[in-house]
Amino acid sequence: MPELHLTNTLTRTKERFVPIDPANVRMYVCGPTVYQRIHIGNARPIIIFDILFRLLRQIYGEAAVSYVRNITDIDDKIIDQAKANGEPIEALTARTSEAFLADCVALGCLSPSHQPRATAHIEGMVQLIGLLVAKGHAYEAEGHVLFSVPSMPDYGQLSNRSRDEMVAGARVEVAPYKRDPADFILWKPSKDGQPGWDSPWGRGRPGWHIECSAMAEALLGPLPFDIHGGGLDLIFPHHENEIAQSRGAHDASAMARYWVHNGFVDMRGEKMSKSLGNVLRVDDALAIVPGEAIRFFILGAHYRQPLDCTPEGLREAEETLTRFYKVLELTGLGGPDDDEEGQPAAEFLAALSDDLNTPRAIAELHGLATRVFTAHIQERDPAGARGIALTFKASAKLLGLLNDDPAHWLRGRAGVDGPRIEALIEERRAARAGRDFARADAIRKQLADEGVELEDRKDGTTGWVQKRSAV
RNA sequence: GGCCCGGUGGCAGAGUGGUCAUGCAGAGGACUGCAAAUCCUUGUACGUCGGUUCGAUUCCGGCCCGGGCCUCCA
Repeated sequence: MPELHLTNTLTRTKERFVPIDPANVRMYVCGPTVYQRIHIGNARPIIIFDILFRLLRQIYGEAAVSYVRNITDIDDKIIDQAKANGEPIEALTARTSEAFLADCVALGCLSPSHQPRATAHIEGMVQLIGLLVAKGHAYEAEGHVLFSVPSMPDYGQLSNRSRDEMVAGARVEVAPYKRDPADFILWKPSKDGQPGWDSPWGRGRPGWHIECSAMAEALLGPLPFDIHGGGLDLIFPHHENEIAQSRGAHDASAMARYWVHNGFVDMRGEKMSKSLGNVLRVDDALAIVPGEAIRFFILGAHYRQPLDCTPEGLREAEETLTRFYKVLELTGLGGPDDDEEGQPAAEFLAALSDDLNTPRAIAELHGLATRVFTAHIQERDPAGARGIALTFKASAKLLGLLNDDPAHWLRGRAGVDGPRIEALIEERRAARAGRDFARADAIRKQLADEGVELEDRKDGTTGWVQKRSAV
């Protein structure tokens, strides 16, 4: 196995990844706050860290990797959304959580080792806050408990900003109960009608950030753990504050060793975000292309780069996957009876291990696909082609791709009327037999416009393939 | 204002101090009734101005343009 390298936000450099304990590699990734369905931008870290999870399992063994991705089901946005919907909070979070998990499955993601819910970890948060108060890193004020940023002189290392810079750039009014403008809320009082839990500071609820500190240590154990991931926009304040809380409570020098952040998905050059309203929801995208195409599209750019989301891009991803499924069908792989497992190609692993360079890994996939076609069709060497295809399949699987049955992907997707296509093929066959090529070509053209490719074989039969979804 | 990214051929998108990304689209060829699929071939690409260097798209600096964080956000 090649050495894994990751870009560490903490040091702003690409570093060799060395786990604290190779027998227990630990990763925490910030999951969604469940008040709405997720969009393509939210899907990016879900997919990227699923790839990293798979790669770590490949390197260290499946049993040696713990991956925690939380669901935050208590937050003011949730309270507001439930109110706007006129439904109980529990109904909203249950429905949205379920939809989130369904989206993850549709995108081909493995289940993380643990998917904790914040509301199941309130006790841990209260304990953590208690420790922070006891150690002088937090104080109570007007029913709130706040983290004292000046109590931690080296606060701001992850986002590379000093407390003074933060305060100078602040664009929000400072709450009067804060001792320092940079202080942030750990616990806040709940009014009647708002969800709340009893605590030493009265009935209240956690502030944003503390849930991740609590869930990470509850499920991953002593600090530091190996990898903490999430979107670029979480660096500040969320991850910076998680670090402050976790380090402060445990006098630890670090919360996690490697901080990995993905770039944004853009819409016409601007960040896709709910506040801008320029979002493409995953469930809406799924109505246009299969989930695997969304996944492949996202892997088409390096995870740290911005990625512009366009319908054309999703289409191209889908058509490329069609080419890949042809490789499997040609070599008899990927079907229900296929239990042959190959090993990922060395070059492919090298690309993936180099800071998850998925575009380079995909380029390797294209190279392997071409070699399969050449061996099978040009060189008439099915056995050789199959051998390469096994490597191809194993490589693609590491990216979480090609999970469908080729026959289903190529001819069984929604919106395709197989019998009608077969009938048109038969009509075309008859036309060709009668040398009515104009009619034969018209049929081919018509189907091509619908995204259906015809392939005339040597033996006189004609096959067909659904290149893209019929929408 | 502070901090941080990025500007690569028609498009998408890697990468590198001096021979190759890759894909889509385009052109030519093999194959074909013609095609399609598949394969082969093909394109004076690296924002701009300087500097370092034998040599820079790649390193350094200025500038222009775009984006992000500093407030909820993946």
